[in-house]
Amino acid sequence: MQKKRIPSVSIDSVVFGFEEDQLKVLLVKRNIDKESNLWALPGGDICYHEDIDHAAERILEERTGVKVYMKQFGTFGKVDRVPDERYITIAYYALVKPDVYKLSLKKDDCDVKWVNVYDLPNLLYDHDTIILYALDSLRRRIRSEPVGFNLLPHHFPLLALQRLYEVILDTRFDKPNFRSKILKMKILIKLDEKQQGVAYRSAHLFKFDKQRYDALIEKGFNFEL
Amino acid sequence: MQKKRIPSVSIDSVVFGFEEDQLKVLLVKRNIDKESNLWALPGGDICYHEDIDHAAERILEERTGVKVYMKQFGTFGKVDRVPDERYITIAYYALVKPDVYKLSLKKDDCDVKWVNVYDLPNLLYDHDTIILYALDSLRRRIRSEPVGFNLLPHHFPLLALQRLYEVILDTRFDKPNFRSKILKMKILIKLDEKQQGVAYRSAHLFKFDKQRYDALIEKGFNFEL
DNA sequence: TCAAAAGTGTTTGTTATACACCCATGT
DNA sequence: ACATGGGTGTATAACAAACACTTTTGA
Repeated sequence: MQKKRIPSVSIDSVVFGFEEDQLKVLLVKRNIDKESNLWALPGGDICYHEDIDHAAERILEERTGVKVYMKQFGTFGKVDRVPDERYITIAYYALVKPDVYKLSLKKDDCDVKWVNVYDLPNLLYDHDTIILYALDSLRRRIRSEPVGFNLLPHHFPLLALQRLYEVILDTRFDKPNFRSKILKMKILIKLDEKQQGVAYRSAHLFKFDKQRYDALIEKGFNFEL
Repeated sequence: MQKKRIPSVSIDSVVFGFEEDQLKVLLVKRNIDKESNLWALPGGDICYHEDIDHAAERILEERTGVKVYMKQFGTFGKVDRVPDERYITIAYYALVKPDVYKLSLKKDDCDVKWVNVYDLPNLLYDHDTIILYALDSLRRRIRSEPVGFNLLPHHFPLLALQRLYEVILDTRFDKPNFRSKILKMKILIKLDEKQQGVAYRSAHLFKFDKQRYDALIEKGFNFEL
């Protein structure tokens, strides 16, 4: 049974993943869009009796089977963005951890792939514009809020965090400086655990301390990178 | 003749103005909403053959007769935000200069007033939430982009700029430090003109130099306050 | 002459930046 | 031994914060 949908409005999601020091985006090819055969963002419609945030999570969960960090960042409504139809789309970006990364092929009625955000193929409609806008939004947010951890495993070495910020912000950081800056914030917990199977000195693993962070925010602390 | 509208979707605008060292928001009382009699944000529907950004400008222009700086900042779509109906609204904030401020009563089929953003009355639907969200968005943007000038006259004294930032960011700045910081950016032009009719030493007036700013941006300059 | 804001300069402490350097590990 | 990243320390420059002070103007 198909539930009633809101007409003329859709949701599209830019799903970001971090793998091999690259920022990647999840693309799909729906069997429905046979004509175009272009890669597209995962998306869907909104039910009449569901909040839009819930719709965004549902659509992504139907495809990947998991719940992830999601953020609405813009709504796109140029008249000609979808040929021969009037469609407004509300866009979200999602940040997924590497363990989720692999689960992205749940349903087999569609093709799925991850691509480097800096090397996109031709995309359906205005989906390239939407991705660039998502990247811009993510860049703004990641510098003032600790959302980057949503792209890393729960336990990670400091250099992974640095590489993540470097690839998203498209810049380089000095290792000692980055290290001391992030550690001075006191929002990371150093674990006993260490890296395994690396061909060099293994690094300590850290995890993000959300409780500590929330407490610091109360006191007026400001995350800034 | 009424043009065809997109169903279930509306646009609402948070119009910010700066007057008497206060950040104010434009509220209206539409005759249509007789039942509720609550103050509300100015808003309207989207035509089938018009971009949403255009719709936002049109709706505001119909009411105030002017074009202003507008920025889309979020879309609100909780199921119960409008009783007995399903309505998603795309929200914009607008920044208007004081000369426009007075023109806000163009049409007389509605009541209009400016209220302090920090002292809001009871509002229609979720319009209070939308305003708070708009303020948050404005705060983020005004610290990293020179959009604040859209709330000031073309020619303004430095202290007006400082007061503007203080009231929006809800903080205080040290006058000499604020002054030197903004002047070091080299994005203001000092005019020969001076303040008039003040009961104290008149200040030099400045204007924002958009050309200079764009050129600096090219070179990697970053506005930050 | 006083109040109110304009406008300039200095001092101090904190951060950012750029390095140099040693450590641990697998090949 | 050496390549690779882990991890620490330091010297310098740049900047932020606090504040003292003089100037101008109308009432």
